[in-house]
Amino acid sequence: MNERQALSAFAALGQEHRLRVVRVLVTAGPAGLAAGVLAETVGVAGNTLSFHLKELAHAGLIASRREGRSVVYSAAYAGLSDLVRFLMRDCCQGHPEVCAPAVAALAACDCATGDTARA
Amino acid sequence: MNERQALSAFAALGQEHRLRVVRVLVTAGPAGLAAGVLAETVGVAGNTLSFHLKELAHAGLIASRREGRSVVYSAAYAGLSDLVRFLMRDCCQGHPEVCAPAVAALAACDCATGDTARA
DNA sequence: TCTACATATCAACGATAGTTGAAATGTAGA
DNA sequence: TCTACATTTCAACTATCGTTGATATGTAGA
Repeated sequence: MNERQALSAFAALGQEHRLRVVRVLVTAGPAGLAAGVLAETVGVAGNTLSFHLKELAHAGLIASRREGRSVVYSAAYAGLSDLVRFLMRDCCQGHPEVCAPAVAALAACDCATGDTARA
Repeated sequence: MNERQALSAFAALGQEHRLRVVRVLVTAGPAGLAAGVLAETVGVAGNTLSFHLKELAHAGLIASRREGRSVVYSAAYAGLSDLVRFLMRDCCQGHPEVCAPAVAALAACDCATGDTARA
């Protein structure tokens, strides 16, 4: 991930409705949610949400697929992970002050106690 | 960190000059850089930079202190760390797909190989 | 105190982002 | 094919953001 991509990702997350969409989709898991359900959950008009979904997709934070007459959106876990890595990368150039607490937080979270953390 | 704080942090990072300021300050370490040096490094007019620095400080991503007649800015490592934790928190509620690569990235970075990673 | 330097504040402008309503596109079933 | 449903696209409007120039504040040295 380069600076330009990170920039669009941060800008995408720096908007109330978009941040909420991402958080809802992340917790929804790979199954995702239909655009209509998302609009109702987030509390935004369909056409407005469509605008934001397009921006999030362009930033590489969410993905979409058609299912019947619905379009189902889901979190792009790889994109989110890349963003985290980008945010952490520089700190490692001699200054572990950022990473240390983040590592501690990961150690305390469920997903870091499983096999995935040892990969 | 709540949603509102995360929102302002992401919005702050979603701007070219501000993202560059944060990256420069993070690599500069706790010593930080004077506002004038920052302006020259980032390539922004002093008054414009002042506006952005204020926004970054308000978002809790940087800190400032006066040194003589200069104002020295430095990265707020705690704030950045909180943001990373916020971004990762939800994914851990049953879906380790985001954390797994991030953990792997941390394992590969210098700061995770030291004592801090075992805390 | 006076001067020079460093930074911050303010008002005003242009550019961009977010919302809205109407219309278009695409899909499934009768 | 026709109709109903789900989503997207488009144009227009308003609000907010980022920049600029001028001015104010604060600090150090003569």
